[in-house]
Amino acid sequence: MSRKISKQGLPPLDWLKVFEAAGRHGSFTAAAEEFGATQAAVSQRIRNLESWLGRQLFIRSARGVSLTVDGESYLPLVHDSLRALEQGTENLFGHSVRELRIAAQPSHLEMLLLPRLTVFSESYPDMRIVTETVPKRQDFEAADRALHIRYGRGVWDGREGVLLANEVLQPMTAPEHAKAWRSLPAIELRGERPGWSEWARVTGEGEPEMGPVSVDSMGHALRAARRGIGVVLGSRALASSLLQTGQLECAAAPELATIDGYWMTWPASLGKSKRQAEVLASLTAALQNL
Amino acid sequence: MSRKISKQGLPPLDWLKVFEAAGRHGSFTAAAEEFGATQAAVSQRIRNLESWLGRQLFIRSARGVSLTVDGESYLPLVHDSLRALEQGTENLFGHSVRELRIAAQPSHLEMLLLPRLTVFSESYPDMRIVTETVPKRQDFEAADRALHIRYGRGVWDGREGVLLANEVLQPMTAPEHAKAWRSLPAIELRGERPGWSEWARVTGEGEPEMGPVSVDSMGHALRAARRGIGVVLGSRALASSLLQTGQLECAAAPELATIDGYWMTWPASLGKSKRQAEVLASLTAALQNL
DNA sequence: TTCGAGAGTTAGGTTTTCTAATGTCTAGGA
DNA sequence: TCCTAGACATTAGAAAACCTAACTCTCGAA
Repeated sequence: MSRKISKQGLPPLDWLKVFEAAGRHGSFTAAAEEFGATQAAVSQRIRNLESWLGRQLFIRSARGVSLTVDGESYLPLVHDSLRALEQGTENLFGHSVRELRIAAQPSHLEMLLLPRLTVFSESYPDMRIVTETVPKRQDFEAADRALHIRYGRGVWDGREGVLLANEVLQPMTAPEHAKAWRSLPAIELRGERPGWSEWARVTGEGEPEMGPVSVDSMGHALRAARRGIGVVLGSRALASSLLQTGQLECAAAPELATIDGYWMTWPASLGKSKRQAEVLASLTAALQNL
Repeated sequence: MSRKISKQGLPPLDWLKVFEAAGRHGSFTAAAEEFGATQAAVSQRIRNLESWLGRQLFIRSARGVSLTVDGESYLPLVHDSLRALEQGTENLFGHSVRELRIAAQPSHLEMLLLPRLTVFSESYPDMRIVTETVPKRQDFEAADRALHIRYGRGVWDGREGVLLANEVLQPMTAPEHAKAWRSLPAIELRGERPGWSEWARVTGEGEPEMGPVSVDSMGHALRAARRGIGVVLGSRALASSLLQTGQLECAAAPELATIDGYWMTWPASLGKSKRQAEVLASLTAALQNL
């Protein structure tokens, strides 16, 4: 039985895409490359189309293919129609199609997302990334159509998501102080993460002496440590680019693993189409590469 | 992974067909009917499209659907593009697509094909049937792109085909003479079919007395018998419509089955697409209904 | 309150499509 | 002439996409 949905008087339209590309290139192989598929796939679809139309569209030779008279007549029509559709679709929906809105706390955007975005952008060069900073937790709800990157223990409400990395805390300092980190004052970090006393309790280490600095954001804490202000119980995930570039260094001290982590979530409606699923997968891969 | 062949910037075009129909009807159910598919299929394809575009195209309510602003904007573009493609395709290839050329001997066309064509035409109302009479055997070769209906023992050269009916011969007369057929003169039929003597030999019956009439075509022979000129060793297949309408009647006499038969054949290139395969199947079904 | 029409959802079977491997053909060079 | 490289065809089998059947949900009318 044939594919069920096929308008009377029109061949399956996806065959026409292949015809258009093959006609344009004068080569099945080149058309296949344009689609990232094999030459066999193109060959079969062209054959299907010719068979449906009842006419040859290409003349095959050992050196390549050329259009028959019928093919020559058909190509402009197909080309123009597809281009009109493409243009119109782009005008109406281009933004939604090629734009990815990402909401996160400013420091997460800066320390998790931005350093790894180039990897993603290489795969999807014409995809715009639009960030939306989320000062407070509850502001995530207002951005419910965007991707979220946030710290926590699991997936939220009606959204799907993946764990990018678990939170692992370890004392970190500027490189020049890494050896003698015990002599540095500890920087206090207020918030939902375990602090120095929890670290000391779990690892059995002695609690370092607290310094005068207390911040409420891991981003600030890490930057403070980089300047030599003290030792911070830093997040491996958030610090990873600072660590990789040598601006920060882990002290030779035990780490504290937590059950919390950094999650990327999206509305369940996203990711239903394969294209979006691929985009999400690519972004996930980039971000998990800590 | 998504379907491999999908032009950048364009969703799978077959989704657009469904969108166009659903938008035109304002109803998924109606669109489904137009395609001969289920409402679920339409629903899923629309959802895919919306997901690909990243926008809602329809507003769903319990009573039906209506287009969103985005949908309203998109519909004319899609409608016009598809229509242009449809029109252009029809202009260029309409004949090949909706025309079936059938070559056969005149009497086969008349007695096998025409009586059963209505059955086929009901399924494919806008398909033109173009017959080509073939006076001599070798003329089939000239019509090698057409369907052939011919008498013989199997499939020919590079063609595919099906057996429509085996040849079965039986004495036939006009209805008023059926009882007393032995008293009628036999009509001689020259050609490749077994004759009266073969019939007598195989069935063990006595050979009827030969009359003065000798013809070289089963069509002529049957018509002669219908006029009461004599008894003919008639082909069940070719006579079937005459028998059904009571213009001819089988005598109460044994039949002679042969290994020959009526075949429909087509170039192997036909029937490769599902559409053509369906057309062929439908025609075969009509013609086998003897 | 019940009913019916229309749409959503899901699981699972079918059909279509794609790929990998292999075959065929031709042109051009050794 | 023989060989090779490049382009397309063909095939079976795997993978993806698709469709249907069966069910649910919701709304508005009787």
